Amino acid sequence: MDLDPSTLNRALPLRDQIYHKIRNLIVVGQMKPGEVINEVAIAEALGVSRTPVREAVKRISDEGLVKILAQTGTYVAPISRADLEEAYVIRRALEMESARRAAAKLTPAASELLEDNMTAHRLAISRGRYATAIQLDDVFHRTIAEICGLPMIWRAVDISKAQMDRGRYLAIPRPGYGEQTIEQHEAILDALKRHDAEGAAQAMENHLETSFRNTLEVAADLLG
Amino acid sequence: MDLDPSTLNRALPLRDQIYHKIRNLIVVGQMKPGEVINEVAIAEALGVSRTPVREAVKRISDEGLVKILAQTGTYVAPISRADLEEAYVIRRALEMESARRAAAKLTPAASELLEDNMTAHRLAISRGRYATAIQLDDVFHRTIAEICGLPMIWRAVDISKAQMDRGRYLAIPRPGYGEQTIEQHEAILDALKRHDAEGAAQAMENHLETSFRNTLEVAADLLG
DNA sequence: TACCGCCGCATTGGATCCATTCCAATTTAC
DNA sequence: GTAAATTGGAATGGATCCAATGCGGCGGTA
Repeated sequence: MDLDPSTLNRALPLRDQIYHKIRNLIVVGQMKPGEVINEVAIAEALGVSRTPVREAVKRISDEGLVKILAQTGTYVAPISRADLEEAYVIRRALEMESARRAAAKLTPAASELLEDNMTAHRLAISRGRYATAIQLDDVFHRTIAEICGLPMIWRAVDISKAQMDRGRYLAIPRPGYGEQTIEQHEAILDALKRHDAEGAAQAMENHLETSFRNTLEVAADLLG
Repeated sequence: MDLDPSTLNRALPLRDQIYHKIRNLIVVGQMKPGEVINEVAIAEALGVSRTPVREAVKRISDEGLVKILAQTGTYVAPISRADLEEAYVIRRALEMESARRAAAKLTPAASELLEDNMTAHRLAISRGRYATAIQLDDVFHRTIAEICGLPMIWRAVDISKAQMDRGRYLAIPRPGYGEQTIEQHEAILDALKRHDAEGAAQAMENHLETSFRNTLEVAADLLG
């Protein structure tokens, strides 16, 4: 995911493609907090005009990942402890609700999707592929949101999650954290299979709290 | 809130002002579902160029209130039952969490704010001022979100709430609904004063469910 | 009379140009 | 030597112009 012109499909709206590109660069830490975002430079690198870049950056700004200062400059937003906590609270509330609904609606096909995800996740952890593991963790949560049949809920979670993900990508996780994630995903899936809504919600809460605490630890030094 | 050029402050970003204007027109039902949104016409009416109007409409589109079809037109989104239900689920999850936190953090000053709001709310209901009552209901909820000290949570609620508000503004409420709202707000405030987090959350859930059911009833005929 | 195809108009998407304003560096005055 | 003022560069905000495309109307033909 680079700023390479050849990755753009001119038949699709450029602003959406550029939005995903830049947002991803920020979330995975390739653009760091405080770094300058120059619309003209990005436009030139991508071989497009400022217009789609502007609209993409504006949208990312609406989500709180960049700060636009008129007539001054645009910067990647700092990672603040307050933002992290708020994102966690929102995400927890929404994903606990997702888990409850998914427990009621879990189908064999969806169950299999989650099983396959966990198989891949275990492999990634055992091989030490942390970036892949984060992506698979992401897919696990998104799959649950899709099972519960509320597409907007995942968009809301995704926006909150971005803050936490920035912290995660910036540091190697604690030893054993990957295995712990697997165990907690298993607990969630078990509850879902039992159609135990409250159990799934509790397992989800437990998992998210662990994830949040870990993020705070590994990101402690770069909190502004 | 009209499309009057004199209401614009040229020193502030136009796109934000225009965003609030258009969004409000849609939420209060002055622009109805399916209605055409012509960027050029709005720009001319406001005495500005298409650029800030475009960015405002794009943002409203990201929130799901309008549908942009390339090379065809832009339309106010229909009110669908699925969207309403999803908005309700998200709002309920977030506002129950707001209520829990507010119960722990309620100060005398904040309590007074809520009391004053309810006094004004009672007056509006007794005088039959429904639009005012809706706005005061809105302030009550926003105040609770502010008490709990998580600014982003209200933004997320506000986006979800917009769908429900569209239904509310389009119809006269059932007789007695206003009084019921007052009673439920009292129940929420009582729990907050007792610092009873779970009680406040339950009272909030009860209130939101009533509001949701009422919205479904009055908006039943205009659901696409 | 009905259906198929072509052409023009309206609308959004993108590119480019101009205006405004903030920041920083340099210069000048004390 | 220091501090303040001024000036120039650079960035975003806004305006205007061009391109692409979907839709509707019109006409011709079967």
